Amino acid sequence: MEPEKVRAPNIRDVAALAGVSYQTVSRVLNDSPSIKPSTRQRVLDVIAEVGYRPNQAARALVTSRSRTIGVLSSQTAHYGPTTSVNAIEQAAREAGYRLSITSISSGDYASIKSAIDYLLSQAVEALVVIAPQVRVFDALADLSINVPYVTLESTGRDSGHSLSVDQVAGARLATKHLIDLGHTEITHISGPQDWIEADARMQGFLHEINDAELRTRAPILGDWSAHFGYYAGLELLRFRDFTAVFAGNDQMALGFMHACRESGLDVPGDISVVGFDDIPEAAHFSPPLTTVRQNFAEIGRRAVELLLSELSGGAGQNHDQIRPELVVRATTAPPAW
Amino acid sequence: MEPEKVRAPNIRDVAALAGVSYQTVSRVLNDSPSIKPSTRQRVLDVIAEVGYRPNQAARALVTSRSRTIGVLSSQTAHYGPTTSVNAIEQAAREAGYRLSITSISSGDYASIKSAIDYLLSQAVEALVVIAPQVRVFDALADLSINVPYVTLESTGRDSGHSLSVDQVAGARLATKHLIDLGHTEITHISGPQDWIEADARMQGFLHEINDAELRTRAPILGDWSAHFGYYAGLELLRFRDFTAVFAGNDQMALGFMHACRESGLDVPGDISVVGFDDIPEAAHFSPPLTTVRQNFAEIGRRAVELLLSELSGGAGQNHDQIRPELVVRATTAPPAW
DNA sequence: TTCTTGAATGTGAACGTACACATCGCCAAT
DNA sequence: ATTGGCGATGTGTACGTTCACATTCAAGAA
Repeated sequence: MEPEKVRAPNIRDVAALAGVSYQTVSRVLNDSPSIKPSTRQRVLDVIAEVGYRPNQAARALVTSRSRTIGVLSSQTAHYGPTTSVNAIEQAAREAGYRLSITSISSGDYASIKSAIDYLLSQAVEALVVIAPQVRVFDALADLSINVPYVTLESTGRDSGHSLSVDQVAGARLATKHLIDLGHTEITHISGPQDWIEADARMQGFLHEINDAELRTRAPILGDWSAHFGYYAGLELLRFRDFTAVFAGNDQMALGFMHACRESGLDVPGDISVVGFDDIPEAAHFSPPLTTVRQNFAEIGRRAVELLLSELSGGAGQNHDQIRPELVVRATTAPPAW
Repeated sequence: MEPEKVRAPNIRDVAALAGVSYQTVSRVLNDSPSIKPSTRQRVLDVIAEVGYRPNQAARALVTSRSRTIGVLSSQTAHYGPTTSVNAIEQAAREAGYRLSITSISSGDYASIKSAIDYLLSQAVEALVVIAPQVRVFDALADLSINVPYVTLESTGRDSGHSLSVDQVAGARLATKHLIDLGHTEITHISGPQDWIEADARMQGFLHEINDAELRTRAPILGDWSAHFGYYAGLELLRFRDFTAVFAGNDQMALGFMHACRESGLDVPGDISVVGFDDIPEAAHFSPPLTTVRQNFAEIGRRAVELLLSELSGGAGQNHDQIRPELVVRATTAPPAW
């Protein structure tokens, strides 16, 4: 008298109860046209009654279609990636697809390969990679990926699979804004060197500085966090050989402004600050932050759109970069001297 | 001469190339003990050579184990849920599990049911629900879920499946801090009414107010955003019948402080503010925000731990709530009068 | 009537894997 | 020489579904 673990009902159970063949049930499940309405209803009733749920594994096995898009992300709670993932999820869901998400903690080759292997072994039909570290991107090229894929936030590394807001243009926008205000001594607090986006922003910054025939100190390499911005600011302000700062993201800008405040410096009176991303909180910083807005949701949507069109045999020519937008608020002003 | 879509290699292809039976390959894949090292190596070599990847669908079909944990989340880019999901992902990965994530945009019964159905049809072995709206929780009770599951951020709705930081205690901590400083007129800006956590925080606030025999106006119902905090603040400050504000989260606190600044009010000189969550940015707000820290990562880890122990037949008695912690920074001070 | 047609339904595979159960050597003990 | 045992490997089958093809049946055309 053991408890006898009840097996979940399968298509044959349903068929037997409805008095039809399993194939008929399959047809009902797949909305086949030639099914008598009364039969369909009977099957549907039985399905509801016994709580039958089609087994995706079996379905995927025979069709080799999983209706799943794989997402590989680096493990972060950052606003940008998170927003993109949400947009991807929604766009995918609307197209009848779901997401299988896995992330990598370290950026080493083995863990990237293992993550990709996992996703592909899930028979995902397409892949979105939101892992903007250089190493990830390189590893990707090594692996033979036989499904459509797109990498997000990988400006400039376009091998026909990249989709991103133009980081270089964004950085130039921010830098030019400061230059136009009259600043000549501008410092850049960058993101981590191995992040593609961080590098692109730095390049944009340096290009713009160069075009204006200005000079700048070597950018500080940060880690995107407000904490870093704060401590870097404390350090930087001991010398104060600049009148403006372009931070690689809004969080570092926030931390930097905190350091300014503590050093008795006024933003934008003494120092101008520009961020990057335009997180929702940026408008409420003290003072509200001038920053570069990128539309993360749009990126996510476009990624799915691109992938889906490739899946249905389309060319998938959609690689134009999305333009970022400068949002001028209250942290920038002409230099004091 | 059509391009002839190449089929991915399967276990039999590998076996043939390695000169062994498919079962031997299977044994290599599953780390079976009795395999001659030389054979194992030969198989491994072939696997690497042809780029063989085990088909998860087939594997799941025959074992009825997917090694996947399903995650149902409401679509948000909030710091808390995101952090928890990351922790879940990591803990799951370390235990050899992966995540299948789906989210619900609207909170209606049909979309919840569809999301759950999807996850269960993926044969997920366990379920984590991070959808703190009341409706989701109710819908869950209706559905027959035959796998271990746990709901996060659902204080007080414990039906043996809930895991959360004690929101009531957190809110009391925040409120008591303000009362201890001498404030008697405290206003609460709450999260959306149908969020379980928002309600719990409000209850904690009201209990503490009551215990101190104070009075308070009806809490404002917000939407968690800094924008809301700002506009609510503008409105609230027209009357200024309070000396302290307890905001339902850090973002609303930030927005409120923005409104204070614009109204020429000093925080904490004129008005004290306490937030909730302790997002990483809170320490760098202007001034740094006094808030209640909850350990979202811990929640995620514990969820996986709980689920895994249930899966391996354990009792899974792990429902003690996690204590939140008050972090006093610079937005609170005794009332001016 | 008989044949044709098409709608509605049924039957036999196949997908790729793991489990249960053989089978095959080979060595040590008898 | 025979037996027993065990390490190493092979064979049959099942998992739940869909696809390709077959069959049934009723209605209309000849």
